[in-house]
Amino acid sequence: MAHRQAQQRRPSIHDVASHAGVSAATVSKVMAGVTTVKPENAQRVFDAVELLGYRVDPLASDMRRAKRRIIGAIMPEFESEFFGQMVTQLESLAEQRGYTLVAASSRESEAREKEILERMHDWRVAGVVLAPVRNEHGPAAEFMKANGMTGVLIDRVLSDDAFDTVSADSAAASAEVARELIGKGHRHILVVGLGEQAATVRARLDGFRGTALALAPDVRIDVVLAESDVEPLRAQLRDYFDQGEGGSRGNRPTAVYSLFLKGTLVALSEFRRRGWHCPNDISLVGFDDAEWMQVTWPAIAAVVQPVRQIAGHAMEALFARIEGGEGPPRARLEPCQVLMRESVGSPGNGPHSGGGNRQ
Amino acid sequence: MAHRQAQQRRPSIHDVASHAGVSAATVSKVMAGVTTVKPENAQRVFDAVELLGYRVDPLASDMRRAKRRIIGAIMPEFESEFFGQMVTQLESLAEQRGYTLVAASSRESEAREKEILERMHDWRVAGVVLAPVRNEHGPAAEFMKANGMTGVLIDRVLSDDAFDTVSADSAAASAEVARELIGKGHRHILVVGLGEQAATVRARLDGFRGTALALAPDVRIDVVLAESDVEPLRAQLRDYFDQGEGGSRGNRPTAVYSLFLKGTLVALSEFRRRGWHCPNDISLVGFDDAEWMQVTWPAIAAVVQPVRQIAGHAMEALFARIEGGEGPPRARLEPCQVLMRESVGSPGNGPHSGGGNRQ
DNA sequence: CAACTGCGAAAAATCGATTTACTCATTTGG
DNA sequence: CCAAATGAGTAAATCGATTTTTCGCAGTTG
Repeated sequence: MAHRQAQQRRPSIHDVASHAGVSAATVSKVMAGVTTVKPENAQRVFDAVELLGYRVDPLASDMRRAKRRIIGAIMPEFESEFFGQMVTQLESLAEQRGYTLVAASSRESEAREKEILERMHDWRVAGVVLAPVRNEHGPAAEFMKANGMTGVLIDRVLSDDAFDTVSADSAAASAEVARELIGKGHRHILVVGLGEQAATVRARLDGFRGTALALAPDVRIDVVLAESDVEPLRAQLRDYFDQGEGGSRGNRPTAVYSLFLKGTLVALSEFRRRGWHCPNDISLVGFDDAEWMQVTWPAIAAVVQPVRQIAGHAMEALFARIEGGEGPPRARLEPCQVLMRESVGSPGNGPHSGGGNRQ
Repeated sequence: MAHRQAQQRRPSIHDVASHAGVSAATVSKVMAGVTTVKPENAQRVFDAVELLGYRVDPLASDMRRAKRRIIGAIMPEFESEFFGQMVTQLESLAEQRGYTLVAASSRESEAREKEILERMHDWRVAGVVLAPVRNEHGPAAEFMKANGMTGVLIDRVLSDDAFDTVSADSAAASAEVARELIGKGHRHILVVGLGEQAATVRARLDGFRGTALALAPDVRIDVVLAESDVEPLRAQLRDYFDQGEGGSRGNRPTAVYSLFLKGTLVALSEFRRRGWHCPNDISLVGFDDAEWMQVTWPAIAAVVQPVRQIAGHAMEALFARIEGGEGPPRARLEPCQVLMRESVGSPGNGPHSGGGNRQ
């Protein structure tokens, strides 16, 4: 029988102890790297561990501790590159510190968000990284506060009086977008956004409007916002271009700034429907970058969020709190990068070829 | 003091027991829904649970069981829509059965894949859903086999002699793509793919080639494959179009079929570089759909994988095994949907406007 | 030489549940 | 009417570690 039989139950610390001729407590100390063990005994433990293929059971190990080495991560969704990268990063960072990451998707629902949090509280996780659906004032953060959980809020948050927050510097990025668009001569710009209640929407809108108005007081900024769902936004956008403000030919905005990825998709889809091309008929910039944006024609200009920095600082802050760090909560803003690609041009530069509703 | 103090440790089963005036064993039975408890006692337990806000600690609960109510999921990456949706689905299905899903990304590395599996084995997970980096013969599946773990393999697998497998019916979908392209008159087609070792590449390629040759024996099918990394594929594709076979004007393929999402992106990016437009200069179909593909111009034709079906049947098979289901492993193939969009046209229909290397 | 100090390791308690074995009652059967 | 069977519940063992307490023994000190 050359290789070890696998079907039996795994060796426990007691199996190792009896093989090594020491007590379980000694094995535990050796595994934990305590130095007060006689070298000879330590060696015998190592040998037994090797022989039996012993590995500590994290579940049993965590049982006796106050804080368990589990981190919870709650994201609004897993389908986008942004949150996908975020989970990848968080998992990697948790693993580096010997923690296990349990990730769950709230699927853009605050009710589910709270349920997940309750389950994570049941697991007595050491900490939670919460990317709330709306903002820092939801029931989930409330629950964490009420139950004395330690956590960090990321992405759609500004600052909080109970938890550290880490998010992209939406305002600064939006200001730069404004500078770019105004600089290219745009004086009528539509801002579209999804998630009216999201903390960052306000920041992005204000950052954009403030800078745009400062640079060009005569600029006209229209706003189309919708709460969470995509379909209402699609309808609103259609209406906007059909009727009044955005509709009539010469009175149409020359650029669109979308505050969220989904908004960018909706805008593009609406342009398609109308036969408008970027950047000749209209310019487009979106918050949130995606891999496909640089291979399409035109390539879509986008604000790139610093995922690694956000994840890194979130975990840093979280572990500092887990290890007992005191002090008032800190709100961190990470700088974004604005990639101006082909979807942005100067107004009136193109033939305004489309324009009709191609129904 | 209106609301319960939160900073103290959570109530244990013993706290509930003493409040209800029964033993911990009785509480355990009530929580488990055992009927042999006197209704009066059951009620007192319920009241105490309500009063104290007691919830079972899943960690402690799992300790005493042989199989723990944890499912592990290992995906090659989290950044794509496909695996994002997959994790969302798996999490939801696990939760429905009262299990917790622990997801980890192998980041396209077989070494990491095995490390993750070792850690999941440490957790003594009840089962694993593994989407291997290459195919069913990697070290990860080997490890699962050697340690008697129960699991299901999905996506980049065909069939296995130890585990159930669930994947998209790549061959059938590729055959349909072939029918469409041949039907539109294409007789020179380039197939590009990433992940030379992936089980599904062979199936997709064979499915495509078989049907194409059957329908049009004179068809010319070129193949450009690269192992895992994107950059080599980009270079190979550039060479292909520069030199020999794909290079000269009249001798260029009229359609490209990409076997993987990344390949579709690389192809698009190469078309960009050369100034070729779809479908006039060249047609494009990709395996794997993405949200952006229907809003770009042209919309990109794609094979849609049935994520929900794959996830659903994978979990079904997994839980059947967890609950002791016997029988030979089963290989399931889920039918895909082929969405022919604007990126596919008939050859020679367009002006072949581009063609130069626009360096 | 008794008392003291300390080191290293073993024994025992603990974490929070589940499960087994066992104890009383109360019923049922012969 | 007594024995066997059933019902309802509890004490204790268990899961696999960690942590605290206790203990034995060697070497110092007064």
